Amino acid sequence: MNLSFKPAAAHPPVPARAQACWEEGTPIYRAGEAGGAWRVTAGSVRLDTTAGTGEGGFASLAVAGDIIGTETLLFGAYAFSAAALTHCVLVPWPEGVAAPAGQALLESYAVTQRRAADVVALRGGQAADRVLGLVRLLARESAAGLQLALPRRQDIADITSLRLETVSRVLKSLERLGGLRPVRQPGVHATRSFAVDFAGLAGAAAV
Amino acid sequence: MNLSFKPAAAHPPVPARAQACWEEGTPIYRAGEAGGAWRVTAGSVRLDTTAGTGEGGFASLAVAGDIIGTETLLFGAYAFSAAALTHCVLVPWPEGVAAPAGQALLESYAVTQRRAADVVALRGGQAADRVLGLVRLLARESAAGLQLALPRRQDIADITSLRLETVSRVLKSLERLGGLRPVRQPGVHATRSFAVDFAGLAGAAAV
DNA sequence: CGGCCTCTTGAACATTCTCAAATTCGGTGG
DNA sequence: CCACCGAATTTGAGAATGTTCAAGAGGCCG
Repeated sequence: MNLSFKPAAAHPPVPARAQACWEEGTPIYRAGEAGGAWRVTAGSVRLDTTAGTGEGGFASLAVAGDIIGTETLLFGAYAFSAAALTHCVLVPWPEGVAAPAGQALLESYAVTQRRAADVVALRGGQAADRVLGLVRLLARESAAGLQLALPRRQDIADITSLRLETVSRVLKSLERLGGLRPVRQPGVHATRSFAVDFAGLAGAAAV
Repeated sequence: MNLSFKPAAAHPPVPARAQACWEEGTPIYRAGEAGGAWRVTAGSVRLDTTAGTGEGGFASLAVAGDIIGTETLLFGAYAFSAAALTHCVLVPWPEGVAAPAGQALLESYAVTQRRAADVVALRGGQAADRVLGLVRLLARESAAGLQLALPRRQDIADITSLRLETVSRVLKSLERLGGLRPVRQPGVHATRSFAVDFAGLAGAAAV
């Protein structure tokens, strides 16, 4: 396992805790393993029904703020496998001692259901709309406007139930239409970091 | 609203309670309304993000045993709309007084996540496999073997992200290959009640 | 520089969609 | 019981979208 512990993250002032980072594409945990729940602080995570990292078992998606692995509170083991879609940071959950267990659990439950509905929506309609939907889910505000860290093409394909080639065509087309602009980020593959122009995206969606 | 109250159900000996039945196709509740959670005792329910009954907003599916509307425990109002896919029976949840709230909630959470993964799987792959997947989810044991109460073709189409015509073709093909045999049920449309032959279905899947 | 992985692109092909029409089912009224 | 109506389903043929297979280009890291 290549998880690296850091006392504190770069941008958000997170208190020093048992926080862990994963590089893009690496497994976080596997179905059946013992472990606890996590909150995704940054990045995005895919959940799979099968033990393996990829293939046909895509089940759900978690983005910054989402909580994963709550089934361990019931079973003591993970029901799904998790893998990093992008560089991501996780902290154990529940955090601290303050949160009333029931309330926090209900909140997580509600977010999970909403996210599941998002994922379902990502798998219907035209190819361009699906990819665009994922872009909207993953785009995040920053000082320099909307930043986007995309997963690999194959992961996008698994999420949207498209083929990697189709995803590539759609993204390249969005880029040509001006909705996405490649941005170089140290340590991130050149094809996965973009600045998002929502006006451009809307135009692209209309086409 | 055409909900009819019954003191007790036919087959399962459910204790007399505020149990309610809905006919196929009727709305159960709408997003934004106040209300409580329910356990689906029999039949199947669709959840939609949009307020309306149908169209593009399909979000999730609930079958017998599943719990819906838990978000009301947090928000006091429904986050999704629910409609009956088949004739269905619901009882308020949590039931009784015995169940430890936290534990019961965790169980519902786990089931919901699993079901969401099922739904995601229903929206990927070939048309025949998607419909077959839904058939497997909805088929239920009975004295006379596996019985199946299907939703309307349009609902199946919404769930699987196919078109109603495609669903019709797949089901007719399964029927011709012997995987499904129409069974007349009083009060159920002739095209929606089947006996399932899993061997036949497996054969059909292979074709 | 070279190897490896990921992404892009092209062209033929398959599946599914679309549109349109017939058919069946369930219920109603004569 | 039969004719009729509206809703749901079935079926057909052509068009569109996405897939498949194959090659090549680009990026990352030693």
